Amino acid sequence: MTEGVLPEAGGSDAESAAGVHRPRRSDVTRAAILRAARERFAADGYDRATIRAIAADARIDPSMVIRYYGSKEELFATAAEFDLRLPDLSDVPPDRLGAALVSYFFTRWEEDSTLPALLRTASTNPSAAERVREIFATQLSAAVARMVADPAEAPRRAALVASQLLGVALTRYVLRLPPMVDISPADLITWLSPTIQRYLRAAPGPDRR
Amino acid sequence: MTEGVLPEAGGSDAESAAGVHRPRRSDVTRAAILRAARERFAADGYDRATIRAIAADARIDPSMVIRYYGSKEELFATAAEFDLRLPDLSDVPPDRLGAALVSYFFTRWEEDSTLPALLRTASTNPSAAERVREIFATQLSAAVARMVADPAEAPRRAALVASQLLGVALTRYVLRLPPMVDISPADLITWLSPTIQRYLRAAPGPDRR
DNA sequence: AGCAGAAGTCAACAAGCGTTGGCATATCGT
DNA sequence: ACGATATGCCAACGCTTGTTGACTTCTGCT
Repeated sequence: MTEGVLPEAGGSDAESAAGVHRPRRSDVTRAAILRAARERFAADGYDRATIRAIAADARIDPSMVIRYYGSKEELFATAAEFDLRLPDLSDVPPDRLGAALVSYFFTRWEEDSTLPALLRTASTNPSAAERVREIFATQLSAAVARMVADPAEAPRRAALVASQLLGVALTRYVLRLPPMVDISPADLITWLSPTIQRYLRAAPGPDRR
Repeated sequence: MTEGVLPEAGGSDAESAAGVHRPRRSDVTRAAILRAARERFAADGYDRATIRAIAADARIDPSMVIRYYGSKEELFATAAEFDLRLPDLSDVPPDRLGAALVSYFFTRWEEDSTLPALLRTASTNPSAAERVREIFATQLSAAVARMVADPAEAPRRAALVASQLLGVALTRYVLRLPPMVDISPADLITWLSPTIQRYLRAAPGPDRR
């Protein structure tokens, strides 16, 4: 790589770094690039989000992007770092897990559009899709494993949960289907919670009532 | 546009045309282009699917693609034409609508990958997203309106149905989350049917059992 | 047979892309 | 104050893209 040119290319997190090392003067630029990159990748996807456009948003030269992040692919990898930050739900009574999970995801999405962005990009970019699979496997699947009765069922139940939650993210934030956009978060939570609850806890098969 | 160059640019459907006009000698080529385009758009999305690659698949010159379809955008518009072909479900008893709809969608997806393709592309291409919204509004929403009790609730219920069904298509065919890929269609139908059934018919709010 | 037009090939274009290296400027330790 | 080095801009590269126009080959009609 071109690692040798950079003073410390493998450096840690940039934004508001609690300085393990002394903060560099260029940190604000790095952060500006990353912020612009996140926005562009979110709005346009990997291919249409050009380095030149990202640089223009950050008001610096395109070459700086490469110098600080090595390549477009590496920039994307950094921009697409994403932690679901799933809270500890071990105190939640089992019959409220669905509602807790759904409402958590909503508050998360409304404040941080990285996941919809990742979703948008993952549809066409293989490494972004791989990233989503990673997040699913290491974060969601692990959390779900702590919620279900039979651990062997965890991956399948996690996948079902993901299908509904990502489906909402897709139709609401990416495709923007009008009725899905218009529905209030509260109503949506009311509708979705029983679904997630069933995927997490119910015995397989159609539920009778 | 360049319409004047073409003998009959605004022509009708190409593949196995039940000749309203006399079939042209080039119809097989047109069909080959369209088939290759569908595959490429499906596999790579709009941006990465290049005209050159499509032409190579169809074993013709890239310029032919333009001559027959005008531009990449128009080619995509033609390739992304998609009819859900929702069957008449008026004979299905109301408490089986969910199961009927879910299993229909599965058989549809397994035989024709156009919808996952459209989904992949819609994430980054605005006109593809618009196409999905159209399909939703004119086809799914209309069908759902015939299934629900209160017509005023139809768009909202249709959106919920779409969120779950498209979520499955996304996780299974586009993102390819391993547990979602591995699950058998029969099991998946068993899990999803109650969800769709509830979105179609149930009173809002958490279901008690 | 000869011709009109359709079908297809070829080479090139302008534009945009990611990326690179060279050069100017600013900052900081000494 | 000075040199080292980090930071930034500029111009250019090699490449790929969609698209175009001129040219050749094939086909079917009279």
